[in-house]
Amino acid sequence: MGKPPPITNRVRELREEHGQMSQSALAKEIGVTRQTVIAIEQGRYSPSLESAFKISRVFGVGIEDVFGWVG
Amino acid sequence: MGKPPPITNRVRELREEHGQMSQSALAKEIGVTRQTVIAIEQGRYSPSLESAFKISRVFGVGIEDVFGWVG
DNA sequence: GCTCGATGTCAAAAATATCTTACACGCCGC
DNA sequence: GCGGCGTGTAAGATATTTTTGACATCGAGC
Repeated sequence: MGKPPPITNRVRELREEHGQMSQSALAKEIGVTRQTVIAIEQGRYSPSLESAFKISRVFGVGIEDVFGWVG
Repeated sequence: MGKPPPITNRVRELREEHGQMSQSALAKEIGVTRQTVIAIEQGRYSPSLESAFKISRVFGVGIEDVFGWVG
């Protein structure tokens, strides 16, 4: 599986700013697996638009406040 | 292929507002196939975060100005 | 020491997105 | 009529994301 996608994210920071929310807790809140959270945080792949929306909504910010585009 | 995802989009409107840009032209600009553009416009599936970024950048707007979340 | 929670790794399967190709239809200009 | 363009549909193949489950490590607390 190939290349790291040109997408940056601040999921980990936001998680910590949100009262030490754990990966498991975030995963449960957005309805995905802990594996998925780990992979996204590590930039192994970029999430679907749906997951991106859910994540940003959990933190109460916009998508572009969480994910960045290195184009 | 199951259910239509809870994601709305204004790709078609934006395309028309952008000087009658055709599906093919948009597809070429964002580096995907015309099929993909059609499927996204029809809401058959939600694009990847990467495609979403590319699309919104073509139109010079933010992701949330193109895609909406019906959560 | 032991257990627990949080994090990470690995690997395979399932689900979803994307590509390729081909065909069909309506509209417009020639 | 015919050709080109824009749009839509369909099927199969490939790629990517997501899930599942098992196991390893580290730090804190008992």
